[in-house]
Amino acid sequence: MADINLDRGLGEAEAVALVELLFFAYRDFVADPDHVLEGLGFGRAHHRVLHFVGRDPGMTVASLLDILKITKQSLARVLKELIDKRYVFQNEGEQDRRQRLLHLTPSGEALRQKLIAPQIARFKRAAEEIKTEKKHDLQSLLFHLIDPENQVIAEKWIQSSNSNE
Amino acid sequence: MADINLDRGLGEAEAVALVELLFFAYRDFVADPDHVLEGLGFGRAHHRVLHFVGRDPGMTVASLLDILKITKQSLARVLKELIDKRYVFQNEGEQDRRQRLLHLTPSGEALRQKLIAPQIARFKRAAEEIKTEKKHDLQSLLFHLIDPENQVIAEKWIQSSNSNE
DNA sequence: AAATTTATGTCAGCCATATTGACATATTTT
DNA sequence: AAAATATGTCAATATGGCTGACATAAATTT
Repeated sequence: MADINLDRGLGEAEAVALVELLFFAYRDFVADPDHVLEGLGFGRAHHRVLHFVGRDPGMTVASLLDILKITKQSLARVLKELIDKRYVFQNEGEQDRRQRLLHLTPSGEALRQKLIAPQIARFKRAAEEIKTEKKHDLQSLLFHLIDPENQVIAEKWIQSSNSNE
Repeated sequence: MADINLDRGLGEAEAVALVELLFFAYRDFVADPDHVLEGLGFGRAHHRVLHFVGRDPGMTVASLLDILKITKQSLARVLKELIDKRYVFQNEGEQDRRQRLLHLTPSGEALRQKLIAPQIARFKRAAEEIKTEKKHDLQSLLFHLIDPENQVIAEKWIQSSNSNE
């Protein structure tokens, strides 16, 4: 398990740095699956549906809406496309036949794995990096979640954040 | 400084949990400034411009595009609105008079601070939480970045992630 | 049995944020 | 003088959200 030592609390400058690092890290983090989705004519919304349905097969449309926190109408188009292209299928609820329980087809599950794989790899890579560097702070972890080619840019911002503010 | 212990590396299930936690955490993390921006008729794009210009006053349009990784045309509208509403102003570069160097007005800087404040507070709060809970792992930190009312939902997913996969 | 609520789907239209391609202007560099 | 650079702008398009309104089927309540 990844242990964090925050006994000294978080300083203002450090918090600012974390805010910025999270921006850079998250952007690259979602870029991985985005590239895969592009070729399929899908977007992030499709990814999220695939992910959560895959992690809880048989979930209802309502609970999916609850987790995604989007409206029914926003989900409708995305879900329709995933069903049309046979990544997701629905079946009637046994107890409640109004429900359309959501499941992934085998190709849906395969796509889900393909999408999350680079994100898992990114976390593992970052963990390895800070391990070898022996810089076991939260900033370093977020920093190594960033694409190497973007780390240079990010570094400049973070440095000034730690000193200036 | 926030230290992390990852000597045992990251397991598959743990990495999956982190991926999901990051999704939930980031969503709530950006929701804070979003609420402030709403009332001003601004969006996230405006926030990012305010933030980076505020952190590097006098930056060029080109370097802003570089950091945001959006196109000139995408930036154009956002920047125009911020300039029209007097949150940002430009001045001619001294060495290179083609450049329109970017700066925040006092109200721009005030807005920037107002937008980042809840994000800083969120990190500090999360740090305090894991400190008092004495659960110094990365998962816990991300978990506490999530809005308390959403932590319940997130918890279910993460638990099954740690056991099932 | 009838009325209401719930789970889902769908239509039409709107908005914010991004995209690409083309082109204009001023300024600097070659 | 020509080319490259920094910026701005126009038009058209795509995506992913949104709201409001309405429809259907099934479950629940009265």
